[in-house]
Amino acid sequence: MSNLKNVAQMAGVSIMTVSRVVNDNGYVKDETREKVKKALKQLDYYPNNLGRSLNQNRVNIIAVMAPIIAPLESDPYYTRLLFGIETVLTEYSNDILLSTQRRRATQSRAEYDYFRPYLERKADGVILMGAILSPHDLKLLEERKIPTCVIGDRPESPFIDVVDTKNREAFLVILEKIYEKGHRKIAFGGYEEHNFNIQERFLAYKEFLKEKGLPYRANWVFKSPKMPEYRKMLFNAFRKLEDNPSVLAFSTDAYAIGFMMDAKEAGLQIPLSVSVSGFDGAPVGQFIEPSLTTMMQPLESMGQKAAKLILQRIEDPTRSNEIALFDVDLLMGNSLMDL
Amino acid sequence: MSNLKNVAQMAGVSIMTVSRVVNDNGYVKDETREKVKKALKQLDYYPNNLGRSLNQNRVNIIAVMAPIIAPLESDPYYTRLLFGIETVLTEYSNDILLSTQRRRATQSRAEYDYFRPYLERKADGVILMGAILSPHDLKLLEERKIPTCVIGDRPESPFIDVVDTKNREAFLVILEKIYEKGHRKIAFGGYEEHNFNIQERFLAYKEFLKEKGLPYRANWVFKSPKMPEYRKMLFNAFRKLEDNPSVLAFSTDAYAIGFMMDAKEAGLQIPLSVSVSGFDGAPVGQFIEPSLTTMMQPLESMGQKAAKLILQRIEDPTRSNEIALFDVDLLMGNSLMDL
DNA sequence: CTGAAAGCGCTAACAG
DNA sequence: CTGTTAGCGCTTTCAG
Repeated sequence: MSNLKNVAQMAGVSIMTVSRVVNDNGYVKDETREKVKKALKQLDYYPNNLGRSLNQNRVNIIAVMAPIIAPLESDPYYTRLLFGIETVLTEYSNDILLSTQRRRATQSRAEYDYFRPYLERKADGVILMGAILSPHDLKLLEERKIPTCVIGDRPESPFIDVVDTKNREAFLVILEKIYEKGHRKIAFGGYEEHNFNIQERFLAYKEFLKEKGLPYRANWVFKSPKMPEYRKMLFNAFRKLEDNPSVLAFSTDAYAIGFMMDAKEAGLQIPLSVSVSGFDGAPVGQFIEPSLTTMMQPLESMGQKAAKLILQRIEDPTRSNEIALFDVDLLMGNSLMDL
Repeated sequence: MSNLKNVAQMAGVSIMTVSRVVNDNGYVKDETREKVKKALKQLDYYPNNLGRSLNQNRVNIIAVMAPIIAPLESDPYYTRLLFGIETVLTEYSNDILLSTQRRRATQSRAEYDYFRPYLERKADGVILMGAILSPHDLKLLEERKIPTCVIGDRPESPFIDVVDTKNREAFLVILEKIYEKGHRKIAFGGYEEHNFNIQERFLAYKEFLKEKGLPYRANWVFKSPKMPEYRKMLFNAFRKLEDNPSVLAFSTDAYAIGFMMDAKEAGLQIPLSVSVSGFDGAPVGQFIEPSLTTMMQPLESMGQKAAKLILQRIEDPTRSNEIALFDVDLLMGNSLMDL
């Protein structure tokens, strides 16, 4: 592997001159530059990032943390975000270190895991997808001024940039559409306690019921303790009901589609027996029969925004934070019936 | 950010002693060790990989190259591989640098792009998914002994480890099933010239026809110049046929599903009008109606194997290469009809 | 316009 | 058992 020294020797100059040519800064005589360029080419020189990074304290790598990679498979939520992130980072010559929070359980310093790539200087900043930050995480992040951007949660910290969806507004939109179609017995599916997005959607649901003068019924709120392992529990709870809702408004497409598959297996017709709506805009929703009525999140744009924010924050770790909230479009499918 | 020096000062020892404690090698008196550990904790020390890497020439990062990230979305082929890769790399404390070959077009040193992360010392080795290596790439890789593992292609080099599917055997299996169902007019869909896997499947198709004494018909081989943009061309070519096949055996699920969507839009019933089979085992194939008959690739295991191979090769860049070929299972759906 | 010196954080090799 | 020295490849700073 050739380095500055080799090139410098071959060109008969000092390593500083070569460095200047490589980075195209400082003054170098044209003649010298040509000599150096020739040597660079001949030795097929590639700058070694390690040396550079060590004294610039910048590695040009951004860590992207996903809960685990498995869900990428059935639910491309993270993948689509990643695609947006990648577009922008590539443009600015940064690479992606894709990581999961899996080690958390096995390491002694449990809480630090979100930031491990940064702390080890493998990354200049962190984009967190689907993370739940503990107070301890927040403290660490603020103390060390770790450049952080969170997608899909709203941590309370003046140093964290946030990219998220206008959950409340969007969920009201789809509920309004459901109402418009004549539905009055509206259930909520896919409740989760610790997921900020789902909580917001759930609040919108309750708000909507109140606004329309519809009763809130606790047994019309369906959760599954752990997706996808216990998915069937949700369906079973639904089947046990005596007074059935006419529509299930799910918190995410993943829940909606899971329910539809269970229903199909059980011989329950959708939307004839019960209508269904989702939230996310996963492509698979348009493949299935009936196609899913859902809210389409602009995940690519959201990923792009996150990448831009993290790069800005790395430039200036103390600038005040930005909270970028995105609009969501209604995507009509056949899973929602006129009553 | 604390470093060895800080810790050493606080503990009243030399940085070497601290280094020994951190890496748990060499002899350190218990008493001293305790002192150091206390200081480490108090300063919340994290080893800086840059310093370490610079003199060990090892960064504990593996680059994973995908063609682009976009296809991850509709076709989780790469995502599932990635999941397998991640499992193993995490186990061995390596991180993933996820990259695309996109820069290739925009850089002057076009051919080097697969290896850029390695050449810049951002990674210790490279796993290539969906890559097509030019002779120039091969030369570079051999000269520089770049640890490389290729998934889904069979480059001719004694230094490259390969993970792939037994395409021929697998495609014969699905063709045999098609034959068993009574089909004799069998077409091949989703032909691509430069894709090794598809070529192998296509060869198996021709071999099968010959073996069964069925005629090969060039207009029963359908390709689409560029997926997904020109997907419709494939469907249109099919519609224009006078003598229709009874079944389309597609080279990949992506092609099969694309065709099925076009068919649905055009009001063509599947499998009534024509049966369809795929290859890959994409989850979405089981969501759609009719569900897709296909071959299930063990992508997770393949990813795991690739990760193990690359780690081994980094240990010993000159060891002879391994070609790991995986079996594929038949997955019966409703897209294939009895005749 | 070019070069010499120092140092980023760490570890290998050697000395005590 | 512990410390000193040198150096990984690069850039920043300062001197010429």
